[in-house]
Amino acid sequence: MVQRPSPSISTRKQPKQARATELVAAILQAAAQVLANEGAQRFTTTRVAEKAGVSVGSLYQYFPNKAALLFRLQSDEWRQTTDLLCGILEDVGKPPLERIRTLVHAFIRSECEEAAVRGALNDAAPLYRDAPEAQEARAMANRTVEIFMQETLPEASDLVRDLAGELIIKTLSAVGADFSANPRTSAEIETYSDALADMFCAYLRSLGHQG
Amino acid sequence: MVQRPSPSISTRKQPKQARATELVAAILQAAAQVLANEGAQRFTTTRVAEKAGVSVGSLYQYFPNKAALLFRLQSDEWRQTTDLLCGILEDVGKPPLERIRTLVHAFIRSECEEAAVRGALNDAAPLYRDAPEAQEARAMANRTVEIFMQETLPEASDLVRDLAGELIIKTLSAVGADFSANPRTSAEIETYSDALADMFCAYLRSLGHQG
DNA sequence: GAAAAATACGAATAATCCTTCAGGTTTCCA
DNA sequence: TGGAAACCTGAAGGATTATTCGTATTTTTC
Repeated sequence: MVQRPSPSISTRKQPKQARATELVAAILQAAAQVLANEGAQRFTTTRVAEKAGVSVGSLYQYFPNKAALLFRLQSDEWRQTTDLLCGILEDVGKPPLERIRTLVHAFIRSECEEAAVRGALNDAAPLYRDAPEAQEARAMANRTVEIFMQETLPEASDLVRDLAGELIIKTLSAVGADFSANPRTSAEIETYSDALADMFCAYLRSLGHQG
Repeated sequence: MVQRPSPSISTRKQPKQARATELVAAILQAAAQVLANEGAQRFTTTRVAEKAGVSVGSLYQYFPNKAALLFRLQSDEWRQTTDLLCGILEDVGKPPLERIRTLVHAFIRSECEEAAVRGALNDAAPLYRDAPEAQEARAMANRTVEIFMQETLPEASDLVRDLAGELIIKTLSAVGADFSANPRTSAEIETYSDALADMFCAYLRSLGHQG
């Protein structure tokens, strides 16, 4: 029922000279900083431009609107996270349950490191869930997870396997976001990651025995 | 690092006449509707007053600011959720793992029913995580969970038990929020709830065996 | 039934914020 | 070297919004 404004993500112009490329980089870096240090509420185009040391007009030469800027930050995060996830799950040198444990630790650590930006993005961004960039990232992750699950639960039915994979990924991402909302010590991160990995492993083992 | 404005939740005035009480009720109902139907972005005091059929000035006689209105909605939700959770976990007539399953189903169903308001609240609200109302709700839930976990894992160490309880609750709430972000059919809800309950039960059993 | 208290109203205020555009500066290329 | 293309600037426009406050209306009290 919610009427969200259509994203209008189209990029306005591509930088062709070196200074323009640097300017875009400066804007993106400043945007992440403003988001992390000042929060979603105070994330304004003027403030971002100021922090980047450029004028607002320059910002609007490469980003058609504020939403596009936020979306760009979001997309970069997606790619990064997807790469992390796939890289670990595809490492066939280690047994599946060990890979899961590694994944959980890496993911939670990463979430905690970038908690400020991620949290503010969630606050500020209209949900870009349906954007093509999101679908692509999700599709790639899904394929990787599917393959991993076939390796882990070879005897289970497709239905059970897919559901389990989906549940684990969703849990990891949701719990990671929630957990990283508060600042955490290294010890807390390790303890919590281990518990989460324990839960996933117990679940996968229980499915393996009966299925 | 994020500077959030102090909530200033103090209520401005208590209604003493019947019409004022009804007015407050109308405002709260309208606020929930606006939040659900129009989204966090379009949640404005003027719109809420309009929908409630009263003037903005009247709204400001009972809520000192917009944040107070949002906070009231949030608080009401917290109480409701806490009651639901405690009621199920304290039912000593059924075995623990069955109670967990019931809890998961009830919780996910409830999340899906009120997804619109909850989601928009999350978008719109500065995090009232530290407000006394939140602490109270969390404390009550924590006590109930602690007791439940002592019953479920009597032989485990306090450390393991507390961590497991915390993880399960956090997972339930985080995954519930994420899952209910998209509209779901009854069948999906049942399937997903069962899978989540399976995971919790497998985890608890694994802790019971070794601990 | 009249004064007092409570309640309701809504135009006006003040503060932001997104975005544009006309005009100046730098870089490229022939 | 000179013109064209790319680039940069930042004040101003246009729109939205939270909140106030003087006034009008209703309810209570005596």
